[in-house]
Amino acid sequence: MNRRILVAVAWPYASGPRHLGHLAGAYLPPDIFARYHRLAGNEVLMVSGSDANGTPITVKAEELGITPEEVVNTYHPEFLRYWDDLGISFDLFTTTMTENHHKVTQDLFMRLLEQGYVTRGSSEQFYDPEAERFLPDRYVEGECPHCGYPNARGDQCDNCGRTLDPVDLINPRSLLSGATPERRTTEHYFMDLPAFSDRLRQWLESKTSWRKHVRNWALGMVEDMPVRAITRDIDWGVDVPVDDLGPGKKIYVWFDAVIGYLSASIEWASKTGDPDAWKKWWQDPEAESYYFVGKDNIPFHAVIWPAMLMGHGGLNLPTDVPANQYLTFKGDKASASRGVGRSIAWYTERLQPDALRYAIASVFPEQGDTDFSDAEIIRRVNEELVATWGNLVNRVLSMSTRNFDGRVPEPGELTNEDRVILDLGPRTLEAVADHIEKVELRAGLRAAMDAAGNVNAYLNSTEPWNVIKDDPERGATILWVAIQAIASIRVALYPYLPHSSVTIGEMLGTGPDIDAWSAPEVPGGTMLGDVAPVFFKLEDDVLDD
RNA sequence: CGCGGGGUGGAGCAGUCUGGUAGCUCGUCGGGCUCAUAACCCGAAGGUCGCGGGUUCAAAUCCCGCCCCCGCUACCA
Repeated sequence: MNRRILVAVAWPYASGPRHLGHLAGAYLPPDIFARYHRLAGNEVLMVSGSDANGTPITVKAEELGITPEEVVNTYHPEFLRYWDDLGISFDLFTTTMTENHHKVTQDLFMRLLEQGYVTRGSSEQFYDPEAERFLPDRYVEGECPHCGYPNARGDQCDNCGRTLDPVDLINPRSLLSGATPERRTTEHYFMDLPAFSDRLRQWLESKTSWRKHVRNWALGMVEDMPVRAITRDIDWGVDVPVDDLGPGKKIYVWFDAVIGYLSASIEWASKTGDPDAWKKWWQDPEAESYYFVGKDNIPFHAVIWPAMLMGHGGLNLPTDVPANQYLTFKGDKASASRGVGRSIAWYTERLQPDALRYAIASVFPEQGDTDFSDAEIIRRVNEELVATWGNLVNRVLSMSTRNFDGRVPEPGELTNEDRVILDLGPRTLEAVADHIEKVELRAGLRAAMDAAGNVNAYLNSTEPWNVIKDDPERGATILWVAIQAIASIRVALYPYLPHSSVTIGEMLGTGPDIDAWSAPEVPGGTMLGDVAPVFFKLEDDVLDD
């Protein structure tokens, strides 16, 4: 009955602040999923870390005139602050700079090499004769062959948006030295992805419950897979564990980043004092694994990483890759690479953590891109979270405190209407669980909020504030029923709103923690805590600069 | 060019696989209530479901063509 669930979270590049788009795409969903499963009694391991390698990091380092390591050491702590502020409950959030990660990556590389899935080959690339090194595409600039824009990068022209091959640039020059680069042959290692085509196709076809865009996209990709280079001419990254390539070569980021899930699990295990503990999530075929990523990461998690795992053997393939699409802001992708949107920290400084969690979770882009705005955040918080849920808690507990001596009233005889609301708790928990199991997180939140609406309707219909005046016992029963419902809805909302769950637990007198995914009972006579509004209503201008 | 996703009342979304009175949250308008954070509840108006054609007794849903948006294809997560 007790399941083991690996919650694998996309590794953010430590090249700059992260934004609400990242939060909605990859970081908040796994936390909700993990919190639910822990309460449901399952053993969850949730890992991720800062991706320290890759071109974005080295580019940033050169821009700032510092080392890549210093770049990572700037942003990694910032990421940790996001998780802390928002309550993203990682078991471990590490980095790819650890000795452990380098070793695990090299081991996997060697294993694939021995199996013949990694092979040596050569390709032609630009070489800077002054800097004496090969140049990544984006280190070459020149005139765009399509539109004539003079500062087109090797991979893409920023003016006309066309994709380029650096060798097509007119008058190319090296960004490092300004020298004219020359074409030279360079040796690299390649991953034989086509060798896995059939197995991948078969495996993907069996995944009928995956999101449509994830499965179809991956299946399409499997049809025509290249042999991909997995090493690069750079000097920052994981060393190639065989030295016959010569100096200046590293394993490239797309290969080592996905290995992070495994290396982080191993690091976590060794920190707990049971170095083999990771195997329960990776080697037991009964264990499940969910990879939470943005849609641009689908190829790596639904195709390339599974191929690497197949090549290695003995490790579990992903159970699901519930990739989200993009949260857009007035049509702009909320992405660091385009420089739009604000950092997560900017928002956490201005909003209660659960308010932000609520607003984001209610618009998770699970099916298609979803447009979002500051006005929408304020609206969601004020009109839904505060008005429906916060107010329900407040109105019921205020009435109880005032009329029943600060205690949960004792119930009398129950009407049918009462029983419907009492039954609402278990039914809501079941409905929310059902949605979360299928990673329909937005629908799960909706189901919980609908229950809160039902309790509000129940109160309007039963009017305890009037009934109390001439039939206190009946009034007590109504409030007791409402309190039971609130206690259950609090559990149902816990994965989404863990911070306010603590506050509400204290108000209910049942304590800050929740033990299980089940409807609790709050006995009559329980001492209520101090009652105060749980969520603040937001002013129209809180998110203005 | 190719591949994947999307185009549903004012806003944001579900429904499309398994055709059969178009649903949710919010907004708007009207009403009720007054315990509660001007919060809560009820009702109404508002949509030729991107466009054109086809199949069918019946299409948002299936088929064909086209248009628009996003992503990937590319060392930008």
